[in-house]
Amino acid sequence: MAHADTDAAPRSLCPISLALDVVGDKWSLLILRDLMFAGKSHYRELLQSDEGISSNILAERLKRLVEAGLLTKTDDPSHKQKAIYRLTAMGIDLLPAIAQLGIWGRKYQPVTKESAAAAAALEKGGPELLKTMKAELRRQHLGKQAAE
Amino acid sequence: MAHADTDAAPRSLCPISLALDVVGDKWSLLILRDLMFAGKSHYRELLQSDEGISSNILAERLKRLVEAGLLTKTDDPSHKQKAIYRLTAMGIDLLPAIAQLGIWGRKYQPVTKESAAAAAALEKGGPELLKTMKAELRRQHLGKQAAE
DNA sequence: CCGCATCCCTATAGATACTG
DNA sequence: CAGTATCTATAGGGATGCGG
Repeated sequence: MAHADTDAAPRSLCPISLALDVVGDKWSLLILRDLMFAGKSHYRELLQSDEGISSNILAERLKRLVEAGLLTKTDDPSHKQKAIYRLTAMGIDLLPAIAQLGIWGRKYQPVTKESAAAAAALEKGGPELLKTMKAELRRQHLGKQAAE
Repeated sequence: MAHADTDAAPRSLCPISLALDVVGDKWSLLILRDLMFAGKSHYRELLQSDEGISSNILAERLKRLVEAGLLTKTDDPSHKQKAIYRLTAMGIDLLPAIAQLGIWGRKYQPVTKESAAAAAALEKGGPELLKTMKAELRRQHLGKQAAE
């Protein structure tokens, strides 16, 4: 069983450290990336990321992220089987951090042309573009459920 | 022995994923934080972080970060014993990402007043303040060695 | 002392196979 | 399809050793 305790005692009270206690692992930010940029919302879609996350890890991370308040999990009204994972406002607010990591990655790590283009646009667009993207994410993920 | 391979095959070509391959572990960003915000530069100082990193882990991460090009290691001219770790331009360019994580942490995780103040200043200051801080870091870390 | 390197041992991450 | 069970690999804590 071994339930994942979301609050396993913070390492320190530094905000950066606290943030890393939540998303400072190998996969969480990539899951959020797929929800933000790839428009994914189902377990199966998230399982098919390029990086190849394992099913148990994905399940555990999704649970953690829901418990931490970054995601919501609701039943798909059409297909009873599927669950829909959506970002909360708290999750959407990680967009700037993730975007900055992308900008850095594009600048210093060898990368394909296409992914470079997106990151370049982000860097040039700056805060304006981020605002636009956050507004879009809010519509998609928070849309019909208003608060929370 | 088991030398730390810096290039253990990227998980994907996504810039975000590539960035996380370098600094997406539990400690690297905290080490960079201490170099950026706490003005630390010696092994000893880094060992004394609030989060309590182990000596072997710190040594390994420092080596990794030097090999990855985020840090330089030079001998302290005064004390022959001590080594000095400095940020490279590549390391300094992670400031925005780290700052964004701090802003998020302050906003969504319970935090002390003092650490909140710094993060609040960062959020209000925005890109302007980041520019100032980066310039300062460049003077401190790249100062006398110009290029890299 | 300082900066690590090495061992040992535990905890957690993660791959694979399987189940409702 | 969405997870769970099982097993293995790796990360990491703590103590200690060791050259400079």
